[in-house]
Amino acid sequence: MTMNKVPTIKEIAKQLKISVSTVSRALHDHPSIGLRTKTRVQELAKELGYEPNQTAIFFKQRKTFTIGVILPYLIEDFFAGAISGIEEIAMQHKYNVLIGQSQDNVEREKEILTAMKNQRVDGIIVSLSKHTKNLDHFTALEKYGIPVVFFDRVPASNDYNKVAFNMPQGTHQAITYLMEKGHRRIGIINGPEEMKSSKERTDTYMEVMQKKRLKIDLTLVAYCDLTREGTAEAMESLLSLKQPPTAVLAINDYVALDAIQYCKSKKIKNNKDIFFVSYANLPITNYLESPPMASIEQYPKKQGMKAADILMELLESPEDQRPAPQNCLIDGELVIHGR
Amino acid sequence: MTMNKVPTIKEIAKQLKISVSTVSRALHDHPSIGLRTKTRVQELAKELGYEPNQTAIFFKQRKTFTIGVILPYLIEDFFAGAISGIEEIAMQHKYNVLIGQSQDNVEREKEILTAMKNQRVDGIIVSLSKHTKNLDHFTALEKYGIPVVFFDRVPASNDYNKVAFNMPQGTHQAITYLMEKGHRRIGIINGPEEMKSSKERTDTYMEVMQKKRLKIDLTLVAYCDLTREGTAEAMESLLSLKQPPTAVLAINDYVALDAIQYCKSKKIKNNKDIFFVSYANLPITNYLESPPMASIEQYPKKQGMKAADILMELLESPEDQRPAPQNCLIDGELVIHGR
DNA sequence: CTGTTAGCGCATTCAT
DNA sequence: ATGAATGCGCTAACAG
Repeated sequence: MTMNKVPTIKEIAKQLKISVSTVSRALHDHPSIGLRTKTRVQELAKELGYEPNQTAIFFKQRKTFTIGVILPYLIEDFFAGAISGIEEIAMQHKYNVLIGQSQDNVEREKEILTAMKNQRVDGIIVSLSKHTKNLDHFTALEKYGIPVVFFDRVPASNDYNKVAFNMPQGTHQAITYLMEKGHRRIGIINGPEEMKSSKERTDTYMEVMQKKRLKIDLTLVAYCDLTREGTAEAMESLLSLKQPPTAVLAINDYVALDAIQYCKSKKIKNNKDIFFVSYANLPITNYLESPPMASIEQYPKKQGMKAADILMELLESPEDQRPAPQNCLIDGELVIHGR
Repeated sequence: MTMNKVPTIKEIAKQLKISVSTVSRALHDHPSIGLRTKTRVQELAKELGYEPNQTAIFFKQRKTFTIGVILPYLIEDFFAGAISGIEEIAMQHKYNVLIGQSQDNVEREKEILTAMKNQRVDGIIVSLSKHTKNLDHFTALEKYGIPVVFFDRVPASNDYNKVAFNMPQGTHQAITYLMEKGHRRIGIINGPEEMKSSKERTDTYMEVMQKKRLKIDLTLVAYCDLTREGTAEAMESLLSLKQPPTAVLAINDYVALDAIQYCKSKKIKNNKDIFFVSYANLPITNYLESPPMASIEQYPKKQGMKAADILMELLESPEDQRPAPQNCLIDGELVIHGR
């Protein structure tokens, strides 16, 4: 470690026998500084390899040009896509990105939030932990003037800025597509019943059925814990109905694949005896012999970018008069998997 | 925005009519503070919802408890796994994580690095951009006493801290396995020729062949740009040899899958006419009708955790006497895909 | 055009 | 056991 002393404006001022404020202004191209001194300062700065100490600037300016992102798991495809989009937008606006994984643990979520607040991040983007009910720790941020944008796992209230997948639209597309293919008994495999998306999916399903004047059979709606075994159980319950479904809408591609494997073990052929549509549109489906017949792309990166856009807008408007909460839905797109 | 004034120790001092230093000490449980005042301070602090302003502390202490992570793309499975492991270790040690994607662009890499340096991150973990040759921008960090740990895409020199996949070990396992299965003509599909891993893979391949006293045929070594089309071309070149390979070792699962699809289009059956082994062991292989016969798990999360461990060790030892550079190789594991 | 001064919030050294 | 004073590096209001 060579560890030469890191140069400061004070050092430059001393060497040039001028004041620190002149140096500061010269470095910022302030109009009131003479060309002569300005160049002298800038040259010495370069020579010494001067770089401003941002921690001092953050402290003084009460602005850190940093946003915090809290989400359950960085490793999940959806969140990895989202964070990638967030970072891209943030960097365009010269903002830094601080990350934290809640691991679906409310306590961890709070800890991370506190750390970010104390670090005075300028804003926060969150996808809530699965078990977060109470939002007090987020509303407490108002006192610090730190705006929050929720995405994907968002609170129900419209009083918050939020970006989420348009479940009614996506689900509507999926069901309509299956109807067009002639299916009348359509099963659902949701995630856990507590998940907001489960309810949304079911509600939309019922609406569509109602509009088409088809009778609604709630035994066609199953729930699973997203594990392989849980999915098998859900699928089993659907298959054991007196009138089993001819098609199934599954919460995501992995669940669909597990369900398909379960069917196979029961000698029920995918895309022949039964059909699947799921959400996510993972790239892997292109390599499968027998994929879900279609999958709804949810554009994770786009969701992240949109959340970051909203936050940037908030940060760029004067704090005392920020735009009203935005509630943004990102449309899905049904991608048919070529035979 | 309610935006009440954010409480500081000065505020507490004023209300209690004591000095700021007493408040500071009371908050830190300093032994020299009387029990009476200590509790008075702590109670008022809680009542006001006091939280220390970390930007001030960072500035004063010249320590930010923040590490920077720079990698090409957050969205790639490997890096998503790595960052997840890094965050986990960092959080255990109460460190924050700042991220940046170089997008394999050297200029972006430098920009991010400068921003992180100026923010005085305590240390940095990097996976180099594909085109980074010159490491000057990293060695410049020494002046600031900021240690660096490289991972995955690491420099050749052993003078740096680095963590990488044990290519010789993993490749040795793969080739040996194929040999045991009776293969003698084994093809390789590398990534681009500039990639260090391509050379390593080829070198190991040649070593093993030599040891087994098999003649080395360099026409069996192909390169691809990792796209679907590039992979098809590489596979085509291997298949058009007078003596085509009976097995192929591919740089990763996706390339193997593309190669398998190409073979299929030429009526060459995977796991019958030809066999594949690749690197990564993506979960999807469990859902494939016809997967590579085996894949080498590279433990991305473990690599990230190890890199973070090394960095934490560096940060916890006194700056003037840090341990010598560590060069750590993470062993792979050949996972056989059950028929 | 340039210098002087103050202060951001906190930890800390030196008094008392 | 407590207070006063200092300074981290920088910006900016004010004064010339």
